[in-house]
Amino acid sequence: MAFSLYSHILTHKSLKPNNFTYPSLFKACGSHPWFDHGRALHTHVFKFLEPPYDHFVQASLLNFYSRYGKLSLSRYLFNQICKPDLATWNSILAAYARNTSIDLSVDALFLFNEMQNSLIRPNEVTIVALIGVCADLGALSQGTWAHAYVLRSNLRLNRFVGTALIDLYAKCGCVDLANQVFDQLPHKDTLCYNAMIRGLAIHGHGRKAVDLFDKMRWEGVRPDDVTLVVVMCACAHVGLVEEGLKCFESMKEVYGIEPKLEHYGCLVDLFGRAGRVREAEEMVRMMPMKPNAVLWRSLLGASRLHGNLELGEVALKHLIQLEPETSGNYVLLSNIYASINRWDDVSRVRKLMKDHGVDKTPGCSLIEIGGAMHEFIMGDKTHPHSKEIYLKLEEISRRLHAHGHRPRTKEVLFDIEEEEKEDALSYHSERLAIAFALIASDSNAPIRIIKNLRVCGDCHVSTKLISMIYDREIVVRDRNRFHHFRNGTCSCLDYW
DNA sequence: CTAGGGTTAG
Repeated sequence: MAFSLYSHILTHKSLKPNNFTYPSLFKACGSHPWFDHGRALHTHVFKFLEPPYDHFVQASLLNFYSRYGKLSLSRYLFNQICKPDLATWNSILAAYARNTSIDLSVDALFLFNEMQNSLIRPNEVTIVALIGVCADLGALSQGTWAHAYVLRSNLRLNRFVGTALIDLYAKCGCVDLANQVFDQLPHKDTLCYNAMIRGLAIHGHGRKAVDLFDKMRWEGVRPDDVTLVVVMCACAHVGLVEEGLKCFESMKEVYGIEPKLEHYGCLVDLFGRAGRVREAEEMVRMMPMKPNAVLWRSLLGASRLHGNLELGEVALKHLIQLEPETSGNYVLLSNIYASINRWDDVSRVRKLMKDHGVDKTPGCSLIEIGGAMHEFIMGDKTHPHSKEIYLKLEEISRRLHAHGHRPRTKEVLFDIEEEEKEDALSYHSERLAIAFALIASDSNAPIRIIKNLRVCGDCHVSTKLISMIYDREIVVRDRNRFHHFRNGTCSCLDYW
């Protein structure tokens, strides 16, 4: 291995490594088994190089740690650089972009702001990181600003920037814009297609996704394992079972791609969503690797969708083993019990949660109004316009009621009075965000919301009605996909 | 020209 040769050189006394040896070594240590080597290398840097360290070396060091998820260490090292240059700025921003947490993404935006204050001019690499952060946040106007910056500053709209933009627009609910960028790219590689196919998938355009997959091969762009994942995911979300199966079966022979856990996961989801629960279960038993939490959760989702209790119970049993602290799993099964009035079982699941010390993750919705992001936590009253928002919520509830909507209180986990349950539902974070948007944005532009959890059954029904009553398009990004509410219907066709 | 950059089942 080239690596051991390098370590040999490093330990050789007569060969003193210089600023150019280290970065390539850190890069080589950036994947799986070589974390310890990279750490050892870091110690070498201290021994052999005199501070101040070269930026080239610093950047590669930041990068190395962030690839192993050690963001705070990267940040610590970054803070010690007194005058960061373009490379070090890009490295730290890329480190933040690798992380999807909301708080860290917000930190990244502040960091970018700081970079601009330091008068270092961003290049394509900076913008790619920035766009990635915006995509995670669903910060459409910040992302659009970044796009405009590329055009204004004569940066190249290369395939890196292009892919990031496609992903941004798709994750902000604007598939058409994603498509426009996609069409403008002169040289599209596999990743460009993957991002676009995935974008179509999360918006429920399964047929278009499959067509694009066909076009991709027609254009001679080679599909990879990710392509197959996103195409099968697109099929699963619109019930194109045969198409999805065909993809899976052709993977190995036609494309020479060995199916991984994700592909089996897609297959299970494909069957599960379509109500072919038997086949889904059989697949779990037959597959050559051990099913993980994502896969069991997809089965749990299928059992909710099709009311298959036994399957749900089996799935939760496995989920408790694999991730005992994820509240969503318990809530999902509890809701299935509640929907068929098995209250004893509901309390049993609640007790299970207590035993494992699990609290329900609070729902959180983000919405962008006038270029600023607003965050709402379920039931929170900390927003400066809280008073108006709650007045609006009352109005919404009244109008929903007038349209015959009765809150589906069965899905409320807690053992509380019926009236309080209704409140709990109408204070779900996306409802707060919708109320605020109805007050604060006077245009007819769609209301775009980013949620940390899945939409609950009651919110799904109510939001459909709200879109009709207020004649407003509402676009909600779920934990895994989009819902376009319009005129009382949802683009997911209630199949989520 | 050169470090740093894009997609991934629920």
